[in-house]
Amino acid sequence: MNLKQLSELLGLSQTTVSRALNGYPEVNEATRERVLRAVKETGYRPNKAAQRLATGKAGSIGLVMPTAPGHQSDVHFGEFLAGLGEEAVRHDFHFVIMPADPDDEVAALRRLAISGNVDALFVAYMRGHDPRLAMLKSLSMPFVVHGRSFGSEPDYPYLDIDNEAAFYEAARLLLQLGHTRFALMNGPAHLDFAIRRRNGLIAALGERGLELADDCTSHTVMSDEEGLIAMERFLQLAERPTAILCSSTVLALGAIRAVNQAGLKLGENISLIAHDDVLPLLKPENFSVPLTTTRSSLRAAGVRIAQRLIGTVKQAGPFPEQELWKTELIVRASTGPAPQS
Amino acid sequence: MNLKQLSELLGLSQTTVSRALNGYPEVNEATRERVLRAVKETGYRPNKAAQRLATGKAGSIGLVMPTAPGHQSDVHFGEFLAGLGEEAVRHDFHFVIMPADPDDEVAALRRLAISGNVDALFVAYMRGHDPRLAMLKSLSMPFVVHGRSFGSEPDYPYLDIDNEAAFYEAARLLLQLGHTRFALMNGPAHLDFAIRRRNGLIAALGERGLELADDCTSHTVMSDEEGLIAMERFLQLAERPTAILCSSTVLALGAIRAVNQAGLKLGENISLIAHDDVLPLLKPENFSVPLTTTRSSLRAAGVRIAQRLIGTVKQAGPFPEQELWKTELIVRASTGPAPQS
DNA sequence: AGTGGCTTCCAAAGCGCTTTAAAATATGTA
DNA sequence: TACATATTTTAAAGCGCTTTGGAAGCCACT
Repeated sequence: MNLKQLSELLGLSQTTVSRALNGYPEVNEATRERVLRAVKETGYRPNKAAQRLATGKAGSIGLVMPTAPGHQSDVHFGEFLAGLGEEAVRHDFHFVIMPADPDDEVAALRRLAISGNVDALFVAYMRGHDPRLAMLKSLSMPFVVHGRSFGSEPDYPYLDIDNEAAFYEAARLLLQLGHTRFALMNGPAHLDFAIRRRNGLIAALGERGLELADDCTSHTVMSDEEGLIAMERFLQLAERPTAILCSSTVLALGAIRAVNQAGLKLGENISLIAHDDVLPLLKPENFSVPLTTTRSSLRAAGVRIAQRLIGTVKQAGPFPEQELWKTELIVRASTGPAPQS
Repeated sequence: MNLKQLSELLGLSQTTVSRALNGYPEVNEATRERVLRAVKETGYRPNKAAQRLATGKAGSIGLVMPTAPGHQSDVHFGEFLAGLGEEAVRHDFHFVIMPADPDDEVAALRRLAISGNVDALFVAYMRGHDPRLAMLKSLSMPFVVHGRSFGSEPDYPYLDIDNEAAFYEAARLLLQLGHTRFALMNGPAHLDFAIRRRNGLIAALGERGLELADDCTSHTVMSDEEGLIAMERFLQLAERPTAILCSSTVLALGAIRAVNQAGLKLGENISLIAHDDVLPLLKPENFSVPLTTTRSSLRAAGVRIAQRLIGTVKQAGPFPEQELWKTELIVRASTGPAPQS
């Protein structure tokens, strides 16, 4: 059943039927009712491909999912997607997910954009000086970035959390507790959030005349294994750090294993603050020693970004172009006064 | 740049250019080269919507993502998706993800199918007597089910692991170790895998004249909280179970917290075997007491299902309709002889 | 020269929808 | 009643691609 058949059945033109369905005003209310009833009876559904071809709109937002045989899947990604989905389902939008090699994200994004399959783009895993920004701007397709790109003019639509402030505040707390030897377990060095969190920590240390040593910094994929390895390395240093800032509760998971294996007590011998993306699987309050965290819900960010994206496509009022969310610093048991040594 | 412009530029007809691009034989090799070169230079990309309208093929596979404001995102889903993606990227396929309320999956699936946005469907979270099967069969669109539907004729294409055998074998091991009081921490009772795993356990117990008590069975969402709660309940029973079968390492995470809090030792006072979906985040060997598990990679299943789905769409040879993977029983430290009481 | 068979190319007809421009009909006003 | 103005409907032109059904050109063979 297509539009032509339906209109013949009704003795109307395709135009009128199409208009009746799409809520145009220039159609008699009685006719509209008649059309709607016929649609119900026949189970007619407009062909999306044709609709898309005619309008250029697809009712979908596109995103690139980094993946590769060796590439370990990222809980953060899933959680964020859940947020996007929660909002999308309210507006009958869907996603087009383009899987792509992590080294090929620019090209994948371009392919996705020109595929004509999506109305808007969502972009994550931002890097410093991210090359995708220039491409996105040249595209004339709405997009929202999750995060920012350090070193680029912040003139693009984004939603980010204040990573610098988060780790600055976290470091301040630890400084107040008397800690002087800090370590940082961070995400991959090229990623924007990693750069900013590091800067936040360095700024706080700088105010006290302290520095962040290179051998007290690790930049890795945020898996628990890497957390374990990094922490083991820190613990073997002559001047062992007593205060750890950690970019994810996933990293913290491994880090804490290392702490336990070394026979140390979290919150006593060693203090740790992790950033908490509010992953359902990894609640900081459920750790054997509940974790002090900087918190911001990844899922909430997903919801908000979907709102902005869909709103823009539907031209539903203006949205703020740039949003910077504050994180919350939540003190639990993994932080304590610096040990006397 | 569209086909018309490109063909004018080349002084060829649209037909010839289209054929040159799609590898049809009736075009001179020299002309084809010329076309290909022009494509490179101009950066021409065929409009997908038009292609789809003309061919009816979309180059994408559809799936429903259960989501709702309260609905906690599922690590298993993300991991599986990564597997699908890994394969899809090899064939330039993408996904169309339709977010849907978990109670609305049938309707969502139908919407997705008739949307014309997808060539094939992937279906998961199978239930006993799943109503989606009948709908899928009536659809004349290729699909593959992950899991099976207990109580339905197994005449649909699926990939499943042998859940019954997995828990049967796991229970046998614990029986051999002398355990007699068993408990089961399972997924939601209506889901197929939960039904089968329970059956596997009951079968093994039955052979020894044992039964699975109702108060030693929990069916919950597979979160660590629920694991904690269930285990706490088990531990308060007068006849405390000493052998636990657990449907996910996520549940085990919470369960083990309860065990620790009760001052019990895993592998001594209480033995536990969990099913391991090989989540990167939750490696059983990294638990403080490494976990004995039944193992089967969710991600590998994703890859395989994508293969079958894409292969079918591309008509690339026949695939087995039904596949049942064996799980591996891997013994680590969380299982030990039944305590003498 | 005429015929048949290849190879290579093309014009044009869709695919199913939206939308423009115009026609038909209804309504209001002098 | 006649005319201008609203309201409602329509025919037809796309959107950008694939594919059908020829046609043109070329060759070899009678």
